[in-house]
Amino acid sequence: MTGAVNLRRADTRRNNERILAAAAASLADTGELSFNAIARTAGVGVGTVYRHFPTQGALVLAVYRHEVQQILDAVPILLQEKSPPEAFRTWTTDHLARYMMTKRGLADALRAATNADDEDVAGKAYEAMVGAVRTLLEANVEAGTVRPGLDPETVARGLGGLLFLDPRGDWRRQTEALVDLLWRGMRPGD
Amino acid sequence: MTGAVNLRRADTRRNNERILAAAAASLADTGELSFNAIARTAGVGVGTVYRHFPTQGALVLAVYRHEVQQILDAVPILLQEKSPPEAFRTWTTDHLARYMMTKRGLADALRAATNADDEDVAGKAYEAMVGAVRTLLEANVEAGTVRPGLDPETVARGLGGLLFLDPRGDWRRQTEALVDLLWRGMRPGD
Amino acid sequence: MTGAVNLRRADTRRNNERILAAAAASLADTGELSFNAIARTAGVGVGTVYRHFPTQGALVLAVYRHEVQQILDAVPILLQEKSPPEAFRTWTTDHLARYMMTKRGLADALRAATNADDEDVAGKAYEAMVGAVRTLLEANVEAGTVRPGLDPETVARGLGGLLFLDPRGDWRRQTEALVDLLWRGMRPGD
Amino acid sequence: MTGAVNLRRADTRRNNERILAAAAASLADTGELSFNAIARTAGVGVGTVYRHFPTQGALVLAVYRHEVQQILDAVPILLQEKSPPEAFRTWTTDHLARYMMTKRGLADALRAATNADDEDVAGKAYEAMVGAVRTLLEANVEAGTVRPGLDPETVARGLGGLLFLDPRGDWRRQTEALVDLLWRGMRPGD
DNA sequence: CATGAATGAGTCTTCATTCAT
DNA sequence: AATGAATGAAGACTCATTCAT
Repeated sequence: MTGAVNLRRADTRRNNERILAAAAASLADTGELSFNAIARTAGVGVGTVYRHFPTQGALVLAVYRHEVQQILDAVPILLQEKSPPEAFRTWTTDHLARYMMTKRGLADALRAATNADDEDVAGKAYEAMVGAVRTLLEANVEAGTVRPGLDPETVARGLGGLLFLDPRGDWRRQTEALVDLLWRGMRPGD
Repeated sequence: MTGAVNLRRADTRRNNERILAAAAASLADTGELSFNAIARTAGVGVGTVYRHFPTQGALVLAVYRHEVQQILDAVPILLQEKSPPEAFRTWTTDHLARYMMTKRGLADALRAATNADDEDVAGKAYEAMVGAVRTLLEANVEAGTVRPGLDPETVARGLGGLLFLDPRGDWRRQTEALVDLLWRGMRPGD
Repeated sequence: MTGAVNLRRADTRRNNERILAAAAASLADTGELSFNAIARTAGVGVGTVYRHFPTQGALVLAVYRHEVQQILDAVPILLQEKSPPEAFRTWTTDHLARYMMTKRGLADALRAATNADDEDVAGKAYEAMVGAVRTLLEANVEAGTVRPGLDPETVARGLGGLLFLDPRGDWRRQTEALVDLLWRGMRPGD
Repeated sequence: MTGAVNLRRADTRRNNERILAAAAASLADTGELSFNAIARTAGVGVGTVYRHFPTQGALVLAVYRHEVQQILDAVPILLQEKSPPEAFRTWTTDHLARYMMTKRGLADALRAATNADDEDVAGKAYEAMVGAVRTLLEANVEAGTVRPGLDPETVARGLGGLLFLDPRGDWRRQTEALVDLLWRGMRPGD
């Protein structure tokens, strides 16, 4: 009995993951979010997609949670393993940039989903990002490597351009250049 | 005969302008770019829109040129009227930010058009922006207010976050904060 | 063992009733007959609904029987309590009209079910109604208040317009007017 | 030029008629009103159907006008050609019954369309029918063949059962039997 | 017997694009 | 050149029906 249920559950979960993966890929690739196309890619019927995610908002939100959370989760780990300045540089380059440049579609979708549903998903996502930046800034202020009083939102906005990076291009060097520019502006002193 | 031709030409030009205006309005308003809707708004047939702008890319690019050119045109004027640092600050705040926050739809359309067509529409638009930044940087380097060697693309990327400004919010203060952060990073010195 | 079976049977019967109730409510309310929706309302799985009623026709017919039977059951009682003419008038007004005007959805469903399945569901339902009318006519013929030779089907058809009554309107007076018209046509004489 | 326009117009009109015919057939047959199915039957693209009839209501209304009006138009003609009693019998049997038994779907569609749109299409249709009956009654009252004071609505309701006639059956005899019954009730006298 | 996840056919609707006039 | 009717592909969404557990 329990076995049966678990098997069923395992199937269902696998479907869920395939759908999520297909949606994430589509969002990253073209920014589209067609239920039909996702069903096709995931190898399930449209109805199944609807059963798992009743609205586009639900699907976007799930992708967001599945994909973005890891970026945010990296912050405390990096702060434990590295010095605050290193943590900031590593996070922006190896996590934020690497992620953002493939997620322009997700950003747009988050925005669109907010209009449709009542939950301000995009707002939450933005706040989470700013929160991550804030944590990194605070560690650096404490370490004396960044001047106090900086608004994390401002820094986050300065990193916003990473969204326009081209994965096929020289993105790593470009990210380092931008982070360097910002870092110079964040240093203590007059 | 000539009169007739001229009349025809005048009509054609007027159509062109109406279409451009309709497209710009639609892009600014909802971000949509439906040829049928634009034809309706402009008061012409769909076929006419297609005759004037054979592809979406062509239309988006035309709108872009029509709308953005003034931002770029402001640069030489500002450089003549103000000191280089002032010109940079005024341009970013009063021209770039003010413009970008209302043109998210255009930005999306630029991106989409690039995916669809073969011409790198967004690339052209991006280069024009970077060119404007380059001009401002060069003036400041010459004046000694910005260190040499800065890549204008990097600075442009740092300003990219302005696209996410909220016109209903405290965008002016937020822009000034970001420009201040970047400016500190651009100063000459170590 | 027996206890278990009885429990099972009680469960099954309860399910049957819940499904019937849900179907009747849906039919009366919106005229819809979605197996999935009915399952949801009845608090059972879709499969259970299918087990109890293999086709839409079976379900409609069951609802019909459950709902309409009381109308038919009223006939012998009325004939026992009242004079034949009174029985006819009371039945048409207080039972038939009152019922029909709220069951337009059921009527539609009966028709649709007939088209879909091979069993002539609507035919069965119709025959039951005609049977009730026949009983009332026979009593009146015997009492000499209605001329012999009238086809009960014809009278039933004359009452068919009651289906279009508006429960929010002056339905009682309208019914009485129609029954009066028919009654004049049914009287013995030339 | 005019020729060209007329050709175009002729094509368009032909499309319009094909769509109308397909819709009428579908309504008469199954009561369904699927835009896709109609397009298929009419041999045009779905978009064309939408261009001609933007909503289901518009389509139903058009069918109604195209199909039902002739029934109503028959009344004055019959009254000119025949005696009032003959006109009543001919109209009910050769026009009303013949029509109604194939239009149950249309009746339902009219009802549904009313809910959706704001125009009370079904109401208008009903009033038109009652109006036709009223005209026939008045002629007969004047001729002394029907008693005065009869509500045309009541008579119309008595004819409502014609909607349930079966075209494959003995509908003519059944109609005559019903009309005979009603006529006996409508005669002058006590 | 009951469950409910999965499926996919079919409906609705929009829009880019073509082309006869 | 301009027009706009026509087309049909494509996406959103629902629901009847099946079937593994």
